[in-house]
Formats: sequence, structure tokens, C-alpha cells
Amino acid sequence: MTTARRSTRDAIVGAALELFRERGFDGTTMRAVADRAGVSVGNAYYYFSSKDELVQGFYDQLVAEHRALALPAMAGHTDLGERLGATLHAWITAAEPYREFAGRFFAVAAQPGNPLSPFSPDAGPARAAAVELYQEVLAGSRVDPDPELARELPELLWLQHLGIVLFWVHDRSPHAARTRLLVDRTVPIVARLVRLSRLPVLRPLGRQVVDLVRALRE
Amino acid sequence: MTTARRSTRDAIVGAALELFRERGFDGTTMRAVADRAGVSVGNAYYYFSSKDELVQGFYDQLVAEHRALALPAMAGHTDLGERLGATLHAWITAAEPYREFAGRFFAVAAQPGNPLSPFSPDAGPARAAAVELYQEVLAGSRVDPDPELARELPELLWLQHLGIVLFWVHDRSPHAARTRLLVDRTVPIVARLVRLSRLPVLRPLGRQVVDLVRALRE
DNA sequence: GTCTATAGCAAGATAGAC
DNA sequence: GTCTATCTTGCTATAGAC
Repeated sequence: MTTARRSTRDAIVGAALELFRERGFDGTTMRAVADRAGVSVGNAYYYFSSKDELVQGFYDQLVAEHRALALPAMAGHTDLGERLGATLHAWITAAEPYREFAGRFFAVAAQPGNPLSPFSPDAGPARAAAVELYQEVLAGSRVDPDPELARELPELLWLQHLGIVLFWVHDRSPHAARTRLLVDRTVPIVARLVRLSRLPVLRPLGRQVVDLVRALRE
Repeated sequence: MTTARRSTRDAIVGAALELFRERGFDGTTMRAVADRAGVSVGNAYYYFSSKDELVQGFYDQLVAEHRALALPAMAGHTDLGERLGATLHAWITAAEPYREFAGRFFAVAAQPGNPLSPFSPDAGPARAAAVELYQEVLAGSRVDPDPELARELPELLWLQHLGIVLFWVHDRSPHAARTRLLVDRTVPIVARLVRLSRLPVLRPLGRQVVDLVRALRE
């Protein structure tokens, strides 16, 4: 990618992010984005084939900010619940500035076939990075779950993360207070389940969960 | 509501559903809907103030069909897993004809603030009806869960339903085979959890779940 | 209160010249 | 790669018929 291409592209993404924050997603026109970026509408479409695609820039930034916040936040903690809570709260903090239009964005991302969808093949690397973060959450904690379950746990925690995000998208409370409440109440449940997974009565349950995850991955 | 009003409305919804199936949601223009319904564009907007609102017709129809399929399918069964599985499979069957555009539709519905969102106040009645169906699933089954948990169980099962729907939306496998697999694997897990909820080791967990649901309802 | 017809705007997206 | 001009379509407005 030439530097000219790179800088035009960056200018468009930058203008779009500014405008999304100022006026929200719907309030931002492609004309306005092109204007602020100093290019023509046609040129903006040369780089991004739709308005929806513009939010890829937002997405990349958010993932990076989340990681940057989460790693130091859980450093020093060894309790799974604490690490998990720190990671999820870090996400809420990182996403806060984008609340106004993030709802719209995630609705776009949730569309099947959309490259931004966390389940789309295009999102493979981003998804792997997210799962890896939860691997780190687990690695630093002194837990001893059922070994079979342990292998699927990062992915399961990432699924929990997605659920929290989905809730957040619909959360209209100030400072996402309800989502933070959800995190605080959900994390102990998950931590407890992981702890109990070694219990003989729960072993079959754990196996069923593992089988489920594996069956769907094929 | 006069019969004239009713039939015009039905004509518009019918035309929209036909076109959605033929060309998808995006491929269907309001002009085409009005054309096929034999009304003017202005009249279509008189009944439905936006294109999104047209899918309310689809939604209503789907809910009715689901109920009509689910009730006989679980009749005669008393095992919670069987009843739950029958209900969820019934939904997949009812939704099958709309697979092509349903993804787009649910993406619209998932947008916060959208009246079609299952969490919006406008959707209160529809949501209550859905939760009630799961009350019936439970009522006809011989299970004896922890009593506190039992009161929140219909809502929790409805949440499971939403999760399945979310998966289905992204499921591209023929005849939604993967979603059916998910149902078959998830249902025993849920049924087992409900059964185990009386166990002393699991009581605190059940309480945490109940507290969570109640805290978020406020 | 229900409906037609038509004109027109705003904004997402495209075509084709350079 | 970039532009200008144009198209498309969701949606609104208006004026009037019954």
C-alpha cells in the first residue's frame, strides 16, 4: 500500500470518527466525511464501499484501546473474578466515548455476512486476538478448572464478553451503570462455575458444554 | 378498525412480505411495495411510518406461527428437555421461509431504541407473550427446581431463546442444521441445570442468578 | 378518516472522464 | 486515484377526491 493511499485512507477514517462523535452515525453524511477529509465523495467510496464500512476504523481503535486498558488493570490480580471483572470494566471504559453511535455500529456488525460481524471469516484475526486476551485473563489467575473445559474456556469467556456488549448496546443508563452492574453480578457466577467444574456432579455438565463448543466449531 | 383500513393494511404487509422474500429487505423499495399492494406510496406511509415498521407485520406473523406450531409439538411431553426442544425447533421451522431477509430484519430489531427491539418498551406485550409461552413449557413439565429460581425461569428460558435466534441469524448451513444442533446440545444442559438447582452446592449459584435477573429488572 | 397523484428533498451509492 | 455528474430510494409535502 503506497503512502498516498494510506494517508488518504487515514484522512477519511479520521474525519469519519470525528463526525461520528460529533453528530452520531446517522447524523453524519458521506458528503460531510468527504468534505472534512478534503476529498470527493466518489473518492471516499473508492476506499470504503459503503458508509457501514467506515466503522472498521472505529472497531480497530476500540480493540486496541481495550487491550491497552485491560492488561494493566488486571496486572497484580490472581483471582479469576477480579481479572475478568477488570477486563470487562476496561471494555466499558474504552467504549464509553462512542456510546452515542456504537449502538448503530453494533447493529451493523451484527448483520450476518457483514465483514465486521464477530462470526464472519473476515473477522477471524480480530476474533483470535479477543480470545487471546481471555487466555491471558485465565493464564494469570490461579484457577484449576476441569482440564477439558479449560481448553474451551477462553472462547467461552469471549462469548460472555459478547453478551455483555450486547447488553451495553441497549443500556441507556448514565455511565452504563446497568452494564457495570451486570458485570459485577455475572463475574462471580462465572468464576463460581469454573471453580465448581471439578465437582463430580458437575462433570457431565462440563462435558456437555465442551462437546457443544466443539460440535459447533466444525 | 374498519374493514377497509384492515384490508389495505393487510395488502401492504402482504406485498411487503412477498417482496422481502423475493428480493430481500434492501432490494425492496417502498415504491415497489406500494405498487404491488395497489396503493400509492403516500398511502403506504400513512399506515407504516417507515420501511422498518413494515417488518412488524412479519414479526407478528412469526410469533403467531411459532405459538401455533409449538403448542401441539410439546403436547403430550412432560420432560422439560423435550418440551423445550420442541418449542425451539418449532421456532426454527416457523422462521425458515424468512431466512433470506430475517438476518437483516433482526439487525434492525437489534438496534437500541427501535420499537421492534425485544427490550424496547413498545415490545412489552410481544415480549410478555413470548415469556408466557415458556411459562407453559414449564407448567406442563414435571420439574421441581429451586422455588426462587422457578419464578425467574420463564424469563431465563426466553433469554435462551433469544440467544438461539441470534445464532440462527448467522447460521448459513442448509435447513439451519447448525442451529438445530445447537438446540439439541443446549437443551440437555439447561434441563440438567434446572434439575440440579436444588442441590445444596448449587443453591448459592441459583441465588446469584435470581438476584442478577431481579437487579436488572428494576 | 382514507386515499391518489405528484413533486421534491436528502443522502447513499455509481459511472465514466481524466 | 481522483473528480464531477448523475442515479436511486427512503421519506416528506401538498393539494385534492370521496
